[in-house]
Amino acid sequence: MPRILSRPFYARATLTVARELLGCVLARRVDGRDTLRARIVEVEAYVGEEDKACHARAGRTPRTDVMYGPPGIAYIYLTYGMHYMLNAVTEPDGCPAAVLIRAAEPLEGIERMRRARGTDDDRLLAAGPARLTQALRLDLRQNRADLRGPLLWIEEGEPVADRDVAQSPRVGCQTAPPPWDRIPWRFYVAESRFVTPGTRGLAAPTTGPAARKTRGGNRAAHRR
DNA sequence: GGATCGATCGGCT
DNA sequence: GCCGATCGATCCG
Repeated sequence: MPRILSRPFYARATLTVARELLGCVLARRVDGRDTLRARIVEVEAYVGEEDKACHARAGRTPRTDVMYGPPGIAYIYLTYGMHYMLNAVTEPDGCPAAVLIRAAEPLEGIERMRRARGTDDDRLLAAGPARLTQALRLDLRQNRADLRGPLLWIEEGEPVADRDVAQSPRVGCQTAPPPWDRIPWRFYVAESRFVTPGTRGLAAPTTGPAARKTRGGNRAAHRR
């Protein structure tokens, strides 16, 4: 039996939780019988009111209230009037922070995910935060759900080695004031083909002439 | 492969 | 009123 991540796992520093969530298995029970499972390959950390890209920058409001509560709870919100995003609340009770689950590799219940997404391209079933919630049939009704089940949970997985993890600035945060627009708090499995398409070029924020070559090289280097 | 654009609405200024 | 922690279609090269 796979072990379900416990509350203390989420109660730690958000960057640590984000990094360690890579390789873990996101699971979802639908229609009271079917189980959907997918391996997490891309996440982002959002940490506190100081983090000007984090929703908690506006303080405690009806929407962000859940981030101020106990860890190990789902924070799901609607964005662009049509897309849902899944986060795992982190840090001890009272600290507003969360990890956005951005992409995953489908493992089980793939046929149901195809139906939910309306596509047969398995690579795109959960490659992006909104695609992921659509594949797993998540919406506002699962906001504040306990991540230890029974509707939604995350299992321990095969750990991802440091050499296989890449970092980059967070996607879609370009309008946040510095340094929050560039801080490399996105973590992903470098060689996975299930990360959000078109976000690989964002690679580590190294600067200078040498970094330029690396950037183009990263894309061709990892293929599968 | 890359750039641009419209969809669509709750939450916050 | 404004604007997103986005996606997919479409156009171009």
